[in-house]
Order: sequence, then structure tokens, then C-alpha cells
Amino acid sequence: MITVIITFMQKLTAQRQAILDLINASNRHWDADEVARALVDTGASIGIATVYRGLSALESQGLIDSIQLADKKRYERADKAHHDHMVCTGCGHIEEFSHDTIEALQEAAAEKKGFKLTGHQLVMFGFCRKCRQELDT
Amino acid sequence: MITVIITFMQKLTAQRQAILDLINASNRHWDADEVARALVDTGASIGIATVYRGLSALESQGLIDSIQLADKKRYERADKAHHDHMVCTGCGHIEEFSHDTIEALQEAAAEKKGFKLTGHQLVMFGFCRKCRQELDT
DNA sequence: AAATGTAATGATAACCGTTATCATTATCGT
DNA sequence: ACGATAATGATAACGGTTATCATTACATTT
Repeated sequence: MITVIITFMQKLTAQRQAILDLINASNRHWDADEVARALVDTGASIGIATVYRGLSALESQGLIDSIQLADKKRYERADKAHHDHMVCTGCGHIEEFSHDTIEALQEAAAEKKGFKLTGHQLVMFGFCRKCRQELDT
Repeated sequence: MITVIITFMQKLTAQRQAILDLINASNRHWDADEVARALVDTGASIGIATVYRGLSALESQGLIDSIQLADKKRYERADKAHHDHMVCTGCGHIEEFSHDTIEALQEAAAEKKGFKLTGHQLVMFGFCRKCRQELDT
């Protein structure tokens, strides 16, 4: 096997700093378009391509996290403990949760199949408390 | 809230039967393009749009299952017990596994947040036994 | 401070999986 | 067989994302 590893300096430019600040300022889960829109609204000048590149650069540096939903990727702050997500299919609300036992059992299940885990993603779908009530009316 | 439910007959046409037979004949996880290619290879005449429509029709009837990966959707036989997936990022191999305790804990975690679960998807990423060995060489 | 090398930017084209459109064909119940 | 309606297939369109490329910004060296 031939492995080539190319490394280069990642620059934390003004645009990337702005993206990082925006994401760090809340607990929201942002898609690329929302980030671009929010930054432009504050008067910043940033192209959509720069947002996409900035988001993946920041993620590869571990400065932000992401979850891959069916249609798009969403980014969130990285300075939180590991957690998974529940997505309300009614209103889009995303709730976070973490469960050490589930994590441990996943690791054990992988090991049993000979897998060396590098990551996982657990997304649960359903109706949040609010949407659940509206369904009953 | 206004809810409109429109129901109509779903026809099991020759094309859809061919898709169903193909998927039922193995344990593979097919994407739409692979299905179309495989059917055309057997001499069948089927358009890619028909494959997409057939796949979602069959899934909505519970005749096949699917998993949503980052880039595309993959379909598999439905006549298996519920299970989740481990995807090898080295070779693309998909391994299935099931774990009742994890399922139960998920349900409990959702309930604690007030969520009424409708489904979930757990995908674990890593290296399968074979790719793991190649990494060490 | 000027020059140099390199990564980032931004506008836009391209990409890829998927869905919509629409005229035509096939299917099912009667 | 007839009539109603769903399915088909070719292709356009869509939406999120990535590639292209000329230009700009940055850090390091002279």
C-alpha cells in the first residue's frame, strides 16, 4: 500500500474566525447557507464557497463539530462533550443527548465484528414534546 | 392543523418486481445506480427514474429497507430483523449488527427528553478486519 | 520594507444524487 | 374490452457541495 500524506498550514483567516465565532456563540446546529446568511447580515463580506471551505477546515482542526443529516451537513460548537442527536421531524428542533452505556456497547459490538471504530453517528427521529401535543389536537 | 391524507393504489409492476427480486436475492446494500445497472445487465429495460420511484414505492410498502449514508441512500432486503450498520471506510464493506440493549436505551433516552420516537439510525464507521490488517503493513 | 512562496478568497461552473415534468404506455377493476 | 388511473422513461431541474482559476492576503525570508 502506498500512503501519501500531505500537510500544509491552515490559516485562521478573518473569514474563518468569523465563522468560528458565530458557531461558538450559540448552541445552534448551522448549515452552510445559514452561516453565510448570518455573516452577511452582520455586514461581513464572505462568499458561499469560502463558508464551505472554512467549515471543513475548522472541522478538520477539531474547532467545530458536525452531524450529517439526510439532506445536509450541520455544524456546531466543538467545546462540548460527545453527544448524539434527536431530530424532531415536525419542527426540525435538534435535541442533544449522551449516554455512556450506549457508547460502550457500540464499542463492544464493533470489536466483536473485528471493526476498529473511528467514529459513529446516532440520529434518532421523532416528535418533540411540543409537536407531539399538536399531533393530538 | 390541517392534515390531508391521499391514498392510492400502488401497482407492483414488472419493473418493481424486478427491483424487488434483485434486492431479495442477496444481502447487498444497493444504491439506485447499482440497481439500474444490474437490471440493465440482465437485459431488462428500465429507466433510472423508474428505479428511484420503484425503490421508494417498495420502501413505503415495507418490502425493502434503506439506510441513508452521507452521500447516498442504500437499499436492502426487508425480511431481516432490525439491525444497524458498520461501514468500513477502507473498502466500503457494510456489516450488520443488532443489539437489543442499545435499542432499549435509545428508547429510554428519547422518552426522558419528551421525544416520541419514530425511528433512528446508527451508523458506525471504522476499518473492517481486512482493512485493519492492511493498515499495519 | 520589498520580494517570494503559498494558502485563501470569491465568483461561478461543474458535479452528483435525487426529484419533477410530461407525453405515452401499462395495469387493474368493472 | 373499456375506462380510470398509476407507472414509465427521457430529460430537465433542483439542492447541496466541490472544483476551477484568477486574484488577494498572509507569513517568512532577504
